[in-house]
Amino acid sequence: MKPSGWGGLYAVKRREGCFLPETMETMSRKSFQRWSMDARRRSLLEATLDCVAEHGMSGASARRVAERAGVTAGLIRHYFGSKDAMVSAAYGYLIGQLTGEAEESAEKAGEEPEQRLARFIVANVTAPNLSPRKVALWATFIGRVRTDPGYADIHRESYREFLILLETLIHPLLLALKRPADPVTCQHYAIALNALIDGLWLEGGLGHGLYDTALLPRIALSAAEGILALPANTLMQHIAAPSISSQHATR
Amino acid sequence: MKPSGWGGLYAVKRREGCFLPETMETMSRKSFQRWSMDARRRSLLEATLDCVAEHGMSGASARRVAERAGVTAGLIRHYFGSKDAMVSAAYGYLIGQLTGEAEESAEKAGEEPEQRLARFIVANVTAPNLSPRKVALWATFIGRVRTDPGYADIHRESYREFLILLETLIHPLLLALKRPADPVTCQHYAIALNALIDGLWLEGGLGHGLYDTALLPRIALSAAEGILALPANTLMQHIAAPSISSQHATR
DNA sequence: TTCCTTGTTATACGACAGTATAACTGTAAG
DNA sequence: CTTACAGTTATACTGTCGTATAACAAGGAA
Repeated sequence: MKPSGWGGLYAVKRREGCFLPETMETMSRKSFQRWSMDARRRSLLEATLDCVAEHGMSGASARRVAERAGVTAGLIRHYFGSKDAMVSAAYGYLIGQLTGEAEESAEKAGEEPEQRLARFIVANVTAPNLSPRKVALWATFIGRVRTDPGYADIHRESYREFLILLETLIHPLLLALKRPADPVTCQHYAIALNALIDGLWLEGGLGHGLYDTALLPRIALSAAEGILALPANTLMQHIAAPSISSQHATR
Repeated sequence: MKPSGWGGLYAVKRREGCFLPETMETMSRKSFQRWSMDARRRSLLEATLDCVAEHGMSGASARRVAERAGVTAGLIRHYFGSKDAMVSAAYGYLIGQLTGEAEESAEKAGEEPEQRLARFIVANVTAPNLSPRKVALWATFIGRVRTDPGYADIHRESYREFLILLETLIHPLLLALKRPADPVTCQHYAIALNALIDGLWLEGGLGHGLYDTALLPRIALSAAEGILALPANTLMQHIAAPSISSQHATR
C-alpha cells in the first residue's frame, strides 16, 4: 500500500541484465501504438468485463486485464488511477450497454402502445439481451451493490431508469383502454413487470437447460397480459409465432 | 502452486525464535477446543458466507475465513481439502437454507390451495427470506454459475426444485377452479411465477429505497393473480392488510 | 530534421494469497 | 494414569497481487 519510497539505482543494469548470449539482439521493449484516450479506455473496460465474466471479479487482476487488452499493467493506473476504479467503471459501462439496448428496442417499435410494450418485453428475453455473459456479469456486480456505495449508486440509477421507462410504456396503454392510470397504479404495474422481466432474463440467461428459452417470449407476454389485466392476445398478437421445432419443453 | 518439496530443518529454532526476553514465558500456542466435525464444518461455512457477503468472493481468503471462525487457516485444508472447495460447499449450504425456508413456509400454511400459494409467495418477499445479505450472497455465487460446473450443478438442482414446488402449488389450484391443468400449462405458469418472485425478491433485497418494500406482498399477490388469471382477491384475501403507515410510495 | 510531450513499458517492492509440512495438544480409550 | 490418535496450530515457501517509480519511444510541432 505504501512502498516507502523508491530507492532508485537499478537502472544501471537495464539492458545488460539479459542472460541470453548475443543471439538476437532484438531483446528490446515491446513496440506499441498510441491510441486515443477513448479507444484505450474502452478496450481496457472490455477486457475487464471479459476477465470478470470468465473468472469472477477477482479474475480481473491488473496484469490479466492488461494482457487481454494488449498493454501492460501500468496503463491502468494511467487511465483509471487504480484497478478498483477501473472495475467500477466497467460496471457502469456494462449497465450503459444494457439500458441502451433496451431503450433502443422500445424506440424501434411503432407508436401503438401495445406493440411498443410487447417489443420491449420480448427484446429483454431474447438475444442479444438474453446473454449468458451479460447475466453473469450483472450478477457478479450486483453482489457488490449492498456493501460498496459506488456500485449501489450505479445500480439504483439504472433501476430507476428502467422503472420509469416501463411506466411510460404502461401509461398510454391504460389510457387507450380507458382504464385508471394514476401514477401509483402505473408504478405498481411497473414494479411487477420489471420483476417478471428480470427474473425471466436471469434464469433464461443462466441457461440451466430445464426448458427451451424460445418459450420465454410467449411466457413473458402472457404473464404480462395477466399482470396488467389486458384482454388475451393484446400483446401476443404483436410478435411472430415462434418456430414449432421444439415441442420437448421439459428437458 | 507447486512448492517443490519442503526442505525441512527449520524445526530447530521453534520456540527459541522468540526475541522477547524471558518476560512472560506464556508464549505458547493458542489454546483450542476439539469440536465435532459437523459443528466445525458449519462454523467454517458460516464464516465463509459472512466474508463473501461483506467483501465479495475474493474477500473469503483462507486466513480471513479462519480468523472469523476462530481457528487457523490449516483447518480449511483439513476439512475441505482446499479453499475453493470450501467456498463451493458454502454455496450449497446457502441454497439449502433458502429452499429449506421456502418449503417450510409452504407447509406451514393450511390445506387450501389458494392460501398455500399466497403464503408461499408472501414468504418470499418478506423477511427473513427478503434479506439483503442473502440476496448479495446469491448474486455473488450466481455470477460463477456460467463458467464453473460445480456452481452450475448446484444452481440447476435448486432451480428445478423450486419450479417443481411451484407446480405442485399451482396444480390443485387450477383443478379446484375447474381450469385446464395439464403439465405444460402448469410449467409455464410456474416459470412466470418463479421469475416474478425472483425479481421482486432480488430488487427488494437490494434495498435501493425507490419504494417501500412493505408494498411487495400486495404487488406480488396481485401480479400472481393476474398471471394465473384468477378472480380478483383470490390470493390477496389470505394475507393480513399491511399497516397504512407509509403512503409515500415514490421515494 | 530535431525536439518535446506524454502515452507506454519495464521493474521493484511490500503485502498477502494458498497450501504443504511439522509440531503440538485435547480427548477418549485402555 | 498412560497412551495413542487425530484435531489443531504454527511456520515456511512460492506465486501473484496492486502500484509507485523510472526509462523509453511514438508521433506531432517546430
